[in-house]
Amino acid sequence: MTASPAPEPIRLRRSAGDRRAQLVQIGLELLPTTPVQELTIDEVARRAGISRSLLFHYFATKREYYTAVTRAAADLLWEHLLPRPGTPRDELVPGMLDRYVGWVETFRDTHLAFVRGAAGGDPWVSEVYEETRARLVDVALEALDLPDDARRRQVVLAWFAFTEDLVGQWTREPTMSRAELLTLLRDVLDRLTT
Amino acid sequence: MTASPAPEPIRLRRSAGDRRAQLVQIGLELLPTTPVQELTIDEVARRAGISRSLLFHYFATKREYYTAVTRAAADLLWEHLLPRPGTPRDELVPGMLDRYVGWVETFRDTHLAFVRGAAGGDPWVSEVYEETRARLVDVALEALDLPDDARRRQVVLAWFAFTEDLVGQWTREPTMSRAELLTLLRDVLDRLTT
DNA sequence: GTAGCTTGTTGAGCGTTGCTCAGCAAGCCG
DNA sequence: CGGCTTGCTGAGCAACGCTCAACAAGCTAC
Repeated sequence: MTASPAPEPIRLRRSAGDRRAQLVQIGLELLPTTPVQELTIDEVARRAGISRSLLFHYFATKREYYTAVTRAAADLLWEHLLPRPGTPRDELVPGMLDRYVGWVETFRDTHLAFVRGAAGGDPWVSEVYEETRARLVDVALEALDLPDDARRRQVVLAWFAFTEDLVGQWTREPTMSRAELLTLLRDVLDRLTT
Repeated sequence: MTASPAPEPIRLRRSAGDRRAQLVQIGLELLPTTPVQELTIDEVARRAGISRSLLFHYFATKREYYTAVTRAAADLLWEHLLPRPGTPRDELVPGMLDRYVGWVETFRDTHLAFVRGAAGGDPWVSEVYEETRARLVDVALEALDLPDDARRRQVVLAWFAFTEDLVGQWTREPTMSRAELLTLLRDVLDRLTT
């Protein structure tokens, strides 16, 4: 009975770059349903149609893998928030804020998973998150034409936490109009930085 | 060579309540060094001088265990923050804020571990955290004599996030005096609630 | 075409960890 | 002393992260 060989998908040999990208992509897709650190190698390998061992060929350790996934998520956010060059100065921050709210509205689960994983224990993941926050402070202070001292940075970072929390809650239960939300956030930032 | 029996600590039989309390206490002690979810049953059992199996006698699952640990941490914070009865109304919030900063100053690592574990993925742990935040909003709104509507609750919760983040950063690198910090936090809350 | 090299890929297997289960034994009561 | 409750243990299973030796796909050289 060797008649009909099982219709297995033809084994595909991919380039290193392709495979890596595919694995990270799978991680991103799994992100909204599973905390990053709880991704199992088995599950990811199964979805990619490869053996567990191969994943360890590309990522020496599980942590290295989900750090890469987190970094990919951070990069997506970063690219979406960055203002297009040529934007007038006083539109920079409002624009980023508006795009941030849009991002959370669209990718709520993924974004929450990103933030949670980042805030959660793992130092490697936190580092990616902190790095992104730091870059955002750079852009914000530059856009607002404010001097860059330690105290102001702390306050702006804390305002990020405020924004993240409020926008997160607001997408779950909108207690005000979108415009009101944006204005409120904007006002708080103004008060804090002047 | 059965001469000198090893000086094992005499096996001790404890009451159910004692044992439970001891295990939670060990969890609290481990909290600052290890994210809650990464506590290993082996380690906890070893420290308690009991077998792995016994831990599962008291906590059906690992998650149940570290949720209990988290709840214990939350209760400690809660008791420390609660104002003593008889405090004049306009001292309530400033007092809680002052005690909160003191708490973070004293138990920085444990508190950060608590917040991180809480913000991080696990729904059971998050629930404990959210519950505590909700109770704190109740107290704050009551103390400030403000009506309790959904929008205000969201803003106050977001202000918690702001406070948590800023105080956390400040204990790491004090960019202003303690008094300035308290005034800043107080002012932001005032602006947000009026 | 085939020999040989590079490198994507796999299967078997090891150690740790969460969790189960049958049964031992400490202390109390009759 | 016999029996009961219940704190407690050891052996062992399944899942998961990770290792390692070896296979095989696809390219180049002759």
